[in-house]
Amino acid sequence: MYLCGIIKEMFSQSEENYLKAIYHLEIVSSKGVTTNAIAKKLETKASSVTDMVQKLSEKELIIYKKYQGVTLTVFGKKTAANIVRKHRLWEVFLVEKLNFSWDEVHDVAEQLEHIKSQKLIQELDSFLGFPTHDPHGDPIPDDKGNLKTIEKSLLSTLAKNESGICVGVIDSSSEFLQFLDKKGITLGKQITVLEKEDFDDSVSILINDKKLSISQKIATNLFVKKR
Amino acid sequence: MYLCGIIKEMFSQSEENYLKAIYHLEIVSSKGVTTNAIAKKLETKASSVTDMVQKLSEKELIIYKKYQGVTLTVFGKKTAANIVRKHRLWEVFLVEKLNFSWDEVHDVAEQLEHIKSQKLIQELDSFLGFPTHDPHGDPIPDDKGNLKTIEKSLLSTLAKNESGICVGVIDSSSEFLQFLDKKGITLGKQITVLEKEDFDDSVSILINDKKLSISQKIATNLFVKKR
DNA sequence: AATAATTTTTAGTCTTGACTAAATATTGTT
DNA sequence: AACAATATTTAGTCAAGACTAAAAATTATT
Ligand SMILES: [Mn+2]
Ligand SMILES: [Mn+2]
Ligand SMILES: [Mn+2]
Ligand SMILES: [Mn+2]
Repeated sequence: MYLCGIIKEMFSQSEENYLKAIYHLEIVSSKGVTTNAIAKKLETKASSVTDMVQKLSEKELIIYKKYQGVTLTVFGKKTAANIVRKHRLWEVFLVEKLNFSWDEVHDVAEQLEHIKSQKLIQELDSFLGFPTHDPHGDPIPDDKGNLKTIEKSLLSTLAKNESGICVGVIDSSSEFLQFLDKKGITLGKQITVLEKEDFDDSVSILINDKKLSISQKIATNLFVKKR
Repeated sequence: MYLCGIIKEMFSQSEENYLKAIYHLEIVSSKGVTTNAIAKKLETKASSVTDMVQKLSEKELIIYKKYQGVTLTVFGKKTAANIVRKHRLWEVFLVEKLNFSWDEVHDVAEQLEHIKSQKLIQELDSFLGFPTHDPHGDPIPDDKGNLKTIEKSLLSTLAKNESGICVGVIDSSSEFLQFLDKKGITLGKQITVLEKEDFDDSVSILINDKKLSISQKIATNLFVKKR
């Protein structure tokens, strides 16, 4: 009894989750992505990763040599980017059309990203007005898998009296996002650095015409676009 | 009092597909649903059905006694209705918002119906304006699992000179639906029976101000609301 | 360079959900 | 009632994808 015998290349939900994890890890690591890194990201065991990595390698989605970590092939990268594309488009849908807040979308998008339908994703993109970024400020890959990366800087890198527009987050856990909401920090807001404290790396900022003290942890998880 | 009503139980995609199949079969059969009937509907083997049916019985979703067929429990029926609800709401979404035609929605809805999120389905319902029927004229269960069934009759049961509004189909395969499209037969259209042929049970109808000859097969797969 | 610590892989097991083939129960027909 | 046909269940396999424990390779430390 097989479901989904329709589309050309079909990967399981599990395979897709691995691909996506490797894709994200590759962006930051720039070297081969290690077994342990994948295991940590997916909250699974290293031995399970080894199994899956061998399978993905068979399918020519990744390059894998024992003990050497993995790299996405062009095909694998394109496939992964498409999953990320779907994830982020669905996040936009949930926020823009279904009144979800930015801290509620992740788990649902994690499921929706695996729906197989070329037409669905094309039409969704069009329905949403071809958005370029998701609710967390992350760029949405185009239908060829290309990412248009904008220059953005961590808030912690701004100097005193510099200012920028809030354009993204690193940590998109609902705890962090709700914390930002509570502080009135949302995408699009202007932030000006009033003071930088050396002893704890906290930052004093101006936002919403109010002065706010921001811990180092927050400042290193918030992206701004300098101006 | 235990947590039964409180904890949201989660079922696998496969379990949900079985539940839905049994739900649909129960509507027409009114007796216990047989192993073979389920196997046929899901295009699987009877032995696989027996396995799953034993599991669903363990979970108190169905009543099962060996060789006796199965019946949904109240809990099982509610669960199944909720899956049907999601399926049909997604079908409406695809047609109303994403330019799908009624013959293209089924496979995608088959996947979307398994997405787990209470909020998602509530918001979707509201976003769609609380639709009562899906694109094939099938009623959408409410959030308690209740079906509001309207009276409708097969086109084949209309007498000469009777007329009705086209409100649904039995067969919703894309072949049949595309055939209806080609003939200009869509939901909401008025149909008047001009002539009934005894020798082949075909029907001559008036639709879109044009006379059309309809085979018996079509006439027994089209629902109309008499007027 | 040798040893210790860490990472990664292998071997073996488990669960889910499918399958085939064989056994058993039910139903239909003479 | 006996037998044949059909339906259903059981027993035994298999693949995917997880796990644990143990082995092997790599990396770090003395
Ligand atoms: Mn996912
Ligand atoms: Mn996001
Ligand atoms: Mn389904
Ligand atoms: Mn439908």
